[in-house]
Amino acid sequence: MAVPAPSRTSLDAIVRSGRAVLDDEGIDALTMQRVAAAVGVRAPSLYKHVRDRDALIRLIAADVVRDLGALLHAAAATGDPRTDLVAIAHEFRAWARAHPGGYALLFSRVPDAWITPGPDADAIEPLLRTAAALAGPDHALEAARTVVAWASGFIGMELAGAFRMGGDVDAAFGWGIEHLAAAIAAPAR
Amino acid sequence: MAVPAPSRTSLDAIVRSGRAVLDDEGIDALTMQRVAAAVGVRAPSLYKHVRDRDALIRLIAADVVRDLGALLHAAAATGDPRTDLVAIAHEFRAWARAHPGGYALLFSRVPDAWITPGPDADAIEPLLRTAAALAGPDHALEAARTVVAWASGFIGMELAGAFRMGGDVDAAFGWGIEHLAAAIAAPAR
DNA sequence: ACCTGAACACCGTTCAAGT
DNA sequence: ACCTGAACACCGTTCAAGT
Repeated sequence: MAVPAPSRTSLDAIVRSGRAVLDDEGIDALTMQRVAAAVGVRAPSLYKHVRDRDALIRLIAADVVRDLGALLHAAAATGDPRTDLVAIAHEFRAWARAHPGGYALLFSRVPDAWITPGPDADAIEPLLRTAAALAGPDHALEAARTVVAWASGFIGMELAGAFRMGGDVDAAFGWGIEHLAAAIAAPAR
Repeated sequence: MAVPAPSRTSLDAIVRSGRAVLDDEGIDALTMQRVAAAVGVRAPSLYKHVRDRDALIRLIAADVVRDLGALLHAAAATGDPRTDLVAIAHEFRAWARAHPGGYALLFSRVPDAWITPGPDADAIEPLLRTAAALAGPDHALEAARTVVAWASGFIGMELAGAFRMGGDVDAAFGWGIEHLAAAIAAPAR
């Protein structure tokens, strides 16, 4: 009876529901109507909480980066850079396979949260630290970019079904990260 | 006066126009109406030549793979596997930057033409050959997958604007391919 | 102050009707 | 035998009107 119309939903609920729809049904199913229905409201009401569909996707992406960052921090635990690098890569792949919808957002829209530090954010800090330990401070950025590029390319191809020439995909991932770890720790020749 | 209604367009013209729209204006501009207009016809007429929009995109993707394959074959010319591998990678990146719309199709829809051999197709044959020469026949597939994963990830991130921590992106690409070439030619440790 | 139905501009796709 | 306008089902988004 106090305020005229208390919110029947919230930005938090919208982002959470949107992320669930994305991971369960894919990006094409992430419509304003679908999200609105998931939070018990009509599509136009979402615009009271979010600028437009693109802004909603960015909010979901930031949420995804936050979770992934916490995971990668936890994965780099031993202090041995080579062990940590391999662990980060495997953890990243396992997470991507479990959340393909959210994963696709990481490299299509490139959320600002990738870089902007935050509470437990700065998702790639463990990777930069590990890469610096292996390649030396002068080549930390190149080394980290090489690993991220390889991992994102591998996982992207895997999720797109691009590995159709047979062979053991798990083994190929292991082969790749082992050789990469060795490569960035050594001069080019 | 002979046949009732001779075709005012053709599958070839549709694919060619569609590809031009894709490279010039991006995937979102690749609508049936836009392609129809480019070819001088109304949208419903396209369905006489192509099953639906998805089929048109696949046809464009196959066309893209054919061109790229010819390019990569020409790039692997010296016979020295290490030189050829580096040349293939740089040629691939240059082509991707010139045709970002077509490039995105290579790893999102994964055209069958990637594998299916054809006239001058089998676009990745030069890479497989070079990788086999460097890594040995037992690890040719893993090595080729490692290089493709890295290159596609790097280029994907570059085109998405993901490299925002400074540094020389050209240098990072060169650093990466040199270290990769060394890595796949050596045992993991 | 938030929610809603109605409306608008846009898609992809189908289909009966033209020639 | 191909092309077309009209129609349908769907989007995202805006807005005046409700409470």
